[in-house]
Amino acid sequence: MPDKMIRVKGINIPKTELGKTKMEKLLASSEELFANKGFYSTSISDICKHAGTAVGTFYIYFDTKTDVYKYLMETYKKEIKDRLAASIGNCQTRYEKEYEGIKCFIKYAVSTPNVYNIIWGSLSIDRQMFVDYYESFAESYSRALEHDGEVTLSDTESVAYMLMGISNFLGLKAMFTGMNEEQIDNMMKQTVMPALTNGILKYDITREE
Amino acid sequence: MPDKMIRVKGINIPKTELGKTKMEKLLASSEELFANKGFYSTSISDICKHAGTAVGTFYIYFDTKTDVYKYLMETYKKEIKDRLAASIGNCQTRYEKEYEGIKCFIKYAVSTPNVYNIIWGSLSIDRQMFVDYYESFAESYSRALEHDGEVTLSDTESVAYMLMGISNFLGLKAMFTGMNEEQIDNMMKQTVMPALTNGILKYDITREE
DNA sequence: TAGAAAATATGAACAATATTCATATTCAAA
DNA sequence: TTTGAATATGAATATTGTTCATATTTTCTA
Repeated sequence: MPDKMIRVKGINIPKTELGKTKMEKLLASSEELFANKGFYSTSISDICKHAGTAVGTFYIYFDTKTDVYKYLMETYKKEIKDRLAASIGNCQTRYEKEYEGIKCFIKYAVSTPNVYNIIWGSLSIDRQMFVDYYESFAESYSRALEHDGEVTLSDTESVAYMLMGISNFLGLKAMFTGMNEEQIDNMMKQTVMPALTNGILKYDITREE
Repeated sequence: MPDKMIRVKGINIPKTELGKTKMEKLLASSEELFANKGFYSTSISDICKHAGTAVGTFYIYFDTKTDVYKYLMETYKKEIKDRLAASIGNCQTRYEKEYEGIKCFIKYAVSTPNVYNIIWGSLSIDRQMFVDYYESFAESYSRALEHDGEVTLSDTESVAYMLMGISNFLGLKAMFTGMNEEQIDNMMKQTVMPALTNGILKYDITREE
């Protein structure tokens, strides 16, 4: 099994050096062009021209255009998982893990704005892929929250979705405004972590206790 | 100006009854087919066949296929705004507004799962449209938070993004699992509102005060 | 109400693009 | 070195977004 190659339906993993080289060039070109022009404005012949191959070569390694997409999504998924695991590797408490984990995600979003295109765009391309992605993410997140304790609420699955929402939308904000590392860190310390420990709103003044 | 017609670049609003009927059929067909087959698997001829018009008719009202998409997105945007405004119309406090507003959004997401396809899918179709959508939403949200007070944190823009993230991802969860109104309400009362007023995590035990 | 002008309808024709395939070349193992 | 498997190639095909010349319907005016 070649290194770095992810096995996905619709993908043919090459068996020779020549094949590996060509496939890697096609993947790199796809990623670059998708990021610049978007998935649907990028044609197969664009990708092949950029990669220096014939159109037929593309179809040796990918059954359809959508399959390159799936492959890239699988790559991002793996990269996010790895980065998150690395970022919280030395943390003891859930508090620290959230601090490092959310920060890590936001930084990743800023440096790889294409993640949103790929992952959220998958809704229109292969709905099941999108659902699987977030359900599996939520499940591990929820399990981790339960395991670590420190969470004040019993419905950890809903909490997992809330935390994913917070990460994803702060990533969006950071991407829109081009926040740098220092700004992200300030936001984490001054706003995000206080919100996670103390909440956002004062109690409803009018409600009975 | 015909009622219910939204003015968007790339759209030709019809001037006769016949025209209005045809355009409405084209819009309804587009919405239904996009929801079932996705934007890119739906061809113009599919839409026209379903609507009972010729292909040329489509191009009288819409300059391009993307323009129908923009029109639908504008429709959802308006509908979300209207529903939110209606749902928080009688609320006095920010606490109540968040309770009603988030619940309203989740219910809308469950009953209209196509919103995510359309709004998040716009990232791959017209990035600026996506950015404008969330930036303008965040701006009004942030202004409202500031105006109402009751928010414990000074960076209301980040708070707005966090709240949008919470709504959107809980909507996702509700959509995935097909939650009913009662389940949504329980989640709001037992998990979401406590999280907003008290937070999610216990303080970091290890950090210095 | 007649008739002209504007609005709308139509589908064949065109252009762009995803995908296929028969043929040629290169690679790797014996 | 030989041979079969793997890979490369680009012309050909099928699908689909878009255009356009022509026909029909609606609206306005005299």
